[in-house]
Amino acid sequence: MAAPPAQYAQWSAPAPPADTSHDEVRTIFVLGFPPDVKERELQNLLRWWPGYEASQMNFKGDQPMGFALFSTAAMAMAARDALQNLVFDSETNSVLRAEMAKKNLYVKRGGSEPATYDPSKRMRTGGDYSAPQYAAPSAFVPPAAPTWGPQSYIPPSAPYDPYGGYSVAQVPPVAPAGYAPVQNTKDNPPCNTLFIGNLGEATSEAELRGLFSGQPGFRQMKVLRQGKSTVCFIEFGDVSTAMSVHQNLQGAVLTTSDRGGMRIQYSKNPYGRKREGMGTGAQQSDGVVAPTQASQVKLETTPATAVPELNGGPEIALAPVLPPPSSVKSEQPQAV
DNA sequence: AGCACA
Repeated sequence: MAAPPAQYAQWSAPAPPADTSHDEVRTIFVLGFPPDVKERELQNLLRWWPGYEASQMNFKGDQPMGFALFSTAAMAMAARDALQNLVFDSETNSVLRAEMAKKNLYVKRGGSEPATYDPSKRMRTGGDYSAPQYAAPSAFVPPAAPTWGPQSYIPPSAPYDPYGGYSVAQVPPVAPAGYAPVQNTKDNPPCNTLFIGNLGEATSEAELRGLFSGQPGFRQMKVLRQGKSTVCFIEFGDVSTAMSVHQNLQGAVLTTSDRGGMRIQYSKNPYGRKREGMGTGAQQSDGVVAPTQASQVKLETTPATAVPELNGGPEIALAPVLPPPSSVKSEQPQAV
């Protein structure tokens, strides 16, 4: 009766393999926040990132300065690059600048939590997302933080590697550096496959995969180089998840984007539309397609079904990180 | 603007 389950000991005392022994700087320094930024906003922005250990806002200077500690220098650098040029608040025109810090963030026992927070509780580490505190994990899908978290994440039992425990087939998560208005809104009828255009010449498959593969409903993607322009096809499990991403990542800017935001359109030739031996093939017109898709097509008339879930509850603090696209891109006329 | 693969 007194035997404590061994696996619990692992959870309560993660004892990260080789973190504090390094002298190397594994802290990032972030500027560009609006003056009214909250400590919690920084934490919520970063806590999903692999290797995140703690963060702190410093308000003593002219402008708020953010510091965030990661498990390794490589993880810190990955986070730094992902935060670079992130549009933190498009209303105040806040664009983040991130660098490696001069020295590591000093974390006292209570971590970055305010004094009012239960001091006996461990500082939030990368392992805490297994116990969501606000809402179901699936409700947390801010555009700035694609869903690399809950469903695909590997708990801290994994030995650390440069990618923070991601399996080899996967790729480090990528957050948009920001959003830019899309030029041409001509599009095809909604389907389960997205066509991504207006990508930079240097955009890599890994970068695209890092952005899209964590999105809800993601199935597969294919990158195509066409001389100067790179395009990409992404299949989703159904039309509504494709619609969510079409909406949420429209105009997303990657670090390699050199011509504005990506253009997301529905594919002219979606995955799974053509099957061998479908006989008559009397469907390609425009209205109805295959019987299996007919029910999904209904969803197109009520796109609202896809959006509210992503907006989460009113008390979710992640919303301000990047305003919901519905209020920024769709409803807003082209303000430059 | 550029729509492949099954």
